[in-house]
Amino acid sequence: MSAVSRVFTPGASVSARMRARVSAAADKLGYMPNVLARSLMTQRTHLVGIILANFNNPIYLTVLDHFTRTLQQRGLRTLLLNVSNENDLEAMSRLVLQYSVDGLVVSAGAISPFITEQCVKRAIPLVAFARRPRRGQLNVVCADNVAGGRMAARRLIDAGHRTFGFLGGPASASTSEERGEGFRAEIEEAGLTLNTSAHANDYGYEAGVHAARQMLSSAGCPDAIFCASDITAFGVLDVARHEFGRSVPDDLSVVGFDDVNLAAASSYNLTTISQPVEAMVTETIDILEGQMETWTGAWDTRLMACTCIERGTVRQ
Amino acid sequence: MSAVSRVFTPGASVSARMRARVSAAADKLGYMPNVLARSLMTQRTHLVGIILANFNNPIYLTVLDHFTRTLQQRGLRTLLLNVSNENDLEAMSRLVLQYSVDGLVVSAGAISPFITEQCVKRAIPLVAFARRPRRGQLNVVCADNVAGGRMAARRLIDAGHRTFGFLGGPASASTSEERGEGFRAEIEEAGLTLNTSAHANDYGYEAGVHAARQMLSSAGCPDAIFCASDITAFGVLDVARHEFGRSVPDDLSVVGFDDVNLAAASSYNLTTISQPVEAMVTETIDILEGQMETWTGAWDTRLMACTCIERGTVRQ
DNA sequence: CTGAAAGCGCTAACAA
DNA sequence: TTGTTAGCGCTTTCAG
Repeated sequence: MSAVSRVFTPGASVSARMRARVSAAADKLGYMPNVLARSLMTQRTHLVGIILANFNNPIYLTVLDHFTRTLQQRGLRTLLLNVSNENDLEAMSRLVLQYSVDGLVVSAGAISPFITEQCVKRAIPLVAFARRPRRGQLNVVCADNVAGGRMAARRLIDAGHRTFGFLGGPASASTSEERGEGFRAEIEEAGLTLNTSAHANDYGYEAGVHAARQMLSSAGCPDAIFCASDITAFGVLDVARHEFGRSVPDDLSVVGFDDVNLAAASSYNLTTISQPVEAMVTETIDILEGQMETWTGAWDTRLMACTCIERGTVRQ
Repeated sequence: MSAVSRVFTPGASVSARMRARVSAAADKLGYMPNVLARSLMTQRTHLVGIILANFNNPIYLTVLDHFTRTLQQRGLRTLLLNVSNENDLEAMSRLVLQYSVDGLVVSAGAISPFITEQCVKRAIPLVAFARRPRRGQLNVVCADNVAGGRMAARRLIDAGHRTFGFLGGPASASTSEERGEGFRAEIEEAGLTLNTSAHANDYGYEAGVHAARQMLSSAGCPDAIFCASDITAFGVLDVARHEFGRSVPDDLSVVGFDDVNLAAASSYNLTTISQPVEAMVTETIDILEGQMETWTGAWDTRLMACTCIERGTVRQ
């Protein structure tokens, strides 16, 4: 019945009488149009796939909050995929493509050529979120991690530190790598050297604990540590204070990354580099929406500026 | 072309030759079946809607982790909806119903009759997760919060405490209410009394900070506090130690709820009541799957046991 | 403004 | 085992 369709299509021409009759019937029967059937004709599902790998870093709950909220405001729905345990990013993308999503955001390890090719072929806008794939036909929205690493270094250098340690996340993560890179660059340009550098298996608390034990009991033990994640930094702080009796920031300065909610808690009161999460999400969705309309044939890369949140774990 | 359909349908009868031919063509063309079109015929979308309200409590990232992972393992997909800011649970359910999900889990405030009715009418299995609606035609999977509250009280009574405070989450949350109820019941049955009781606006850190300031500076200041959330408990611990110079657990005992990751961090080392999140998720999905197959006409309610995680914030 | 008819990509029932 | 036909619930022409 096309009359029904018109009533449920904003901006279609229906008489008031017809609209009333149909609405009444729909209400009575509890009728609701089936958007999936509709999508067959319109070629728009209003579904956006989000492929996520980090279900252990609380910052990603904030990320999801912003994503779902913003997508909803724009009439889009979130299809959430988890690739944290397995290595099957490709299998997941297969799944999501079968649902013919209108857009796809990937925040997970290696984004394979398979995904990018499929997306190009099907004209599905794809953005890598908080990751920076080496090369590829896709959009990128990412914090400027190199600059963030530099900010951390600058802050510590200005505080008068001369021995530095970097504690990264998983070696595979481009984010961690870039933060470390920027950190080292700024230090070396100041004529100083990065003394220790370590990688944790993940961005978690325990990883920080382990690494801190190593670092603090080693010979060239640094008096300034930059962690690629707040949670890891918490582990470092706890070990330094409770196991090594170090007083922060007097004996040791620590800088984190992300500005997680609890970073402001007085037990940690962590000085940290904050990513503009909300802006990153908005940017991502803007790109997605723009390319859903008209595909101009180019891919965007947006590096978003971080800010240094001054709190109490750096001296001076 | 039904031959194609058969190739992509597990357990259909196709000759090896045909399968090979079709697969080859599919590979070459990058063809993938459109599951949405398929769902029109099969009446199964393999979509499960999750309506969430708590994007500020990190325990829900764990919840989402388990949900997405387990659903994926069973060939189901997650449609995630956020109702944290607005009061439009009903609007959200409308949306999700239009996508004709195969199942729906709601972990958000008041579950309206509208949702339950619609789900019954459409034979969509519905489960309230970590909420306990007063009445309604739906399944419920929830931690046994009353028992959890009792455990907290028992632990504190055994430690010799005689003045108690309860710090709940938002007054509207059934979970918080039940935890407080169990806490009070156990205390009163021991012939003691619950001295102070307060409600925070949310389950966050700041809420704990505010409430703790009130509670600790009041006349009948308790020496044992039970918080309905770990994050709130962190706020209480920080205020007690850093602002009131109280030593925990010597001057004050604190028990939390959830066993969030950081509860084990040495800065907090929080004694807390843990919900069996993974089991709750599995249970939820089991119910969903069971009722997707055959609907026996009854609704389940599963109250899952909590455990007390002993750490360092209760004396003795 | 409204109805009839065709078709989106797929599966289900039936013949061959 | 395979091809044919109809139809899932909707939108979109195109006449009226």
